Amino acid sequence: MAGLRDRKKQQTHDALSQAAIELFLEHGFDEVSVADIAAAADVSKPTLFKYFATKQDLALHRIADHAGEAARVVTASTTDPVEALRDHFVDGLKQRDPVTGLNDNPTVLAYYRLILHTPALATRVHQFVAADQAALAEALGGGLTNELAAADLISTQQVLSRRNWVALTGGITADTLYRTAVAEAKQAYGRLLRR
Amino acid sequence: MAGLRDRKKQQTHDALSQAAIELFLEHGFDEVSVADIAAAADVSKPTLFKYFATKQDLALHRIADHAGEAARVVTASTTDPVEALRDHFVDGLKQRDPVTGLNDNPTVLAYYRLILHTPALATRVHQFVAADQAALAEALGGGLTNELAAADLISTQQVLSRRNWVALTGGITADTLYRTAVAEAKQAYGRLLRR
DNA sequence: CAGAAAAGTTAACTCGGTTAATGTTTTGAC
DNA sequence: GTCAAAACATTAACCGAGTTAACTTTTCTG
Repeated sequence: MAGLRDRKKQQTHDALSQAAIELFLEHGFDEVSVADIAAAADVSKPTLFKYFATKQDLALHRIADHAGEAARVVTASTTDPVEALRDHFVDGLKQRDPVTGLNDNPTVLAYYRLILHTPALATRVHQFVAADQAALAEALGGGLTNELAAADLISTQQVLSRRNWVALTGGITADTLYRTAVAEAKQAYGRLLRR
Repeated sequence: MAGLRDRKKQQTHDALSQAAIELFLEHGFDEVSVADIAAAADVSKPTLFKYFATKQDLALHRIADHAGEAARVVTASTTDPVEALRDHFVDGLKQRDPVTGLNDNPTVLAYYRLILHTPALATRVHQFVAADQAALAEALGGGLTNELAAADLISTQQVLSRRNWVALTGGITADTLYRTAVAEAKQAYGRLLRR
């Protein structure tokens, strides 16, 4: 069932991903070539590109896997979409989910720093966000109102998590920031509720 | 004053831009190489890159020149920022300003189509939009509330113009769509006003 | 175990973008 | 007008991302 073939594929995939992120964190995205990564994972360059379509994907596939989450949260819930997303975000804060920006693990911070300081990566993340927004608009039913609502919801989440990350890089601990982060989230989603 | 040197530079710049857009519209962005453009403008490849930092900029420098408009509109106005931007957008609709999406000139439509159908270009446009949003947040005074407001305002404009463009590509004329476009704009900005 | 199918390798290529060495023009001072 | 110094262009070579083709190895199937 889980044949040797599939296991090896998984192994190669993981070896590439791990080698890439390690090298990126140590030397920076632009200073590492895909040839370096392929060599570190003992694989040829064409093989690398069979596993990851672009160099960016080597750094971002974990984020890419979260695609469509907002739409999923909304369709899975029976309550008001705004409340559902607010609760989901607040819950993410409690769990210190990296996507909320409220995680001060050094590796996580370094990873975010890598993404935000590398234009090529920031850009690609934005593509995922845009796709998320389109999916959310669709999940809400489409039309002008829902497109606007989706845009509001996604950018609210973006602003909140970016603020958290900025505060953490300022030296505050996640535990210290937690209460403020929850308050800001409730305020931000609150203004979308009364509308 | 306007020395020969500067005049020649302007000429080369225009020749490159024109050749590029012509070729892109005819063959598509990915099917035209920068070498083709350089050849069409009778210039070497390194020279081309002294005038335009990237291939994308050859297609987008006209849009890039509009950067920071939202922030400028707000700082130039004495009234409420939301009203100022709404009025500016509605005025753009009346003028059939391409940035509102309400312009059915075939070349303009083709140009938009080129941008939206070319991931590399769409992505770069989004970078401009994001910068616009940051500048607007700054112009509004910064802080959570203003960051959220800026995000709302920018995405409102994005949603509105995209809807207009979609309608136009469906075959409607700009003149026919005009009334609806104004109504949608007033509705969309309206929900940001009453708070 | 035989052989089809999947995956990997090597080598060479395209294209965007850069660099260094080497001319040419334009300019401005005399 | 002459001429040296900027400024700008060209050629040729290079780098790195991503692709392609021909060929070999590994795994699955019967």
